[in-house]
Amino acid sequence: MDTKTKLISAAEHLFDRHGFTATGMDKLTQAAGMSSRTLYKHAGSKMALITYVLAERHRRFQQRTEVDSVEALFGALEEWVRVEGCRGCLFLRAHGETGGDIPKIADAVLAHKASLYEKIQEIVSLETGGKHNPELAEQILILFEGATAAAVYRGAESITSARIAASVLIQQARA
Amino acid sequence: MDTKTKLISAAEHLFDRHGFTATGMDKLTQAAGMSSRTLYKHAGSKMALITYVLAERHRRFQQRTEVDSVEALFGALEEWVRVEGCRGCLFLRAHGETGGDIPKIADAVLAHKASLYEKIQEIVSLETGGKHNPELAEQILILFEGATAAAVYRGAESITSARIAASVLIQQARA
DNA sequence: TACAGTGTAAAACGATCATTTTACATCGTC
DNA sequence: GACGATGTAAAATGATCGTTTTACACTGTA
Repeated sequence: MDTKTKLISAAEHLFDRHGFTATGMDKLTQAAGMSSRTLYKHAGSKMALITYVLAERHRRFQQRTEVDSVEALFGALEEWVRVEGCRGCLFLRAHGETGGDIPKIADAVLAHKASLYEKIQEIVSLETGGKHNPELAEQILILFEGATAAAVYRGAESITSARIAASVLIQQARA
Repeated sequence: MDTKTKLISAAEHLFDRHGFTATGMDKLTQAAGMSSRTLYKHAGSKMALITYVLAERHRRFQQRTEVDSVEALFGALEEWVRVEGCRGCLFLRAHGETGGDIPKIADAVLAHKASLYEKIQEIVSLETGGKHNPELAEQILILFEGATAAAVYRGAESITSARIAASVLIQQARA
């Protein structure tokens, strides 16, 4: 694995488990198995490293949510949690830690969430026979967001609950 | 207002707007209008101050959610966001910043969420004619959690969406 | 009037932080 | 075989962190 990839991967892991600010550069260099000089050559700064991590996270998230049904969307979330654990949305956590005060991070969060909402609108449209239904899409988005948050303290079963609720709402909209 | 109350109130405001770690003791003393010596006499430490803030937050949250219908529950959330803004659940944010590594904080989060879930179970039971329905309660919890999270980037309207979705689920369960 | 309680202002503490620097090793390539 | 790129190890930098300390002022009460 190439150096920068290894760095971003180690950083994502530590940021996710212990938080962004709580993770110092010494922990990062140690986990990535490289000197701080190499780390700074590749990342530039801690803030830049955070944005790299978020970009990588977004890429992987989009890849995993290439689905065309609400069932599959929540299935993808279940799979995500099974593989990566449930510590809440890393984008919202980054936003929360910085109070939305760092533009680079705030932008990354908004872009990620906008793309999620668009994806859900796409799926909802497919499910309801091509109809444009932004309100229903927002409800599914809220279930997705809520399942991610609730899974932190209630475990992966909350995703099943959300999936069932989403199915009911879709069914209701078809009638 | 007494000194400790003023301190906790100022601390809650700063923690909520800028995050826990990002808020230094100098900002806290300045905002609370007191010397660091007085702050430490009343709070003991920053970590203790955080738990005081969470306790006060929990008290106010419970007071505001003394309701007996799902409609009123989401109405209370709308009111909360209107008055206090929408920067996400402060408990989950505290949990996220510390990675769940600090027991005092992790416990406060779990207790707060457990009490929220119990409250929702109560309301759901009232709404469905005394029936015990933990699955439905979890779905409402997820909508509540999701609305709180989504409001960070989509504004207060997401709470309306969640309220409507919750009504549909309740209606469905009554049939 | 003496005193305990509660406060301020500001310096000092040691630790930790992100970042930079110095000095040196390895390796593929022209 | 010189060289530029890429790496390590480790010390130094200056800032900032949470916390403690020193020295002093005000206030109500016995």
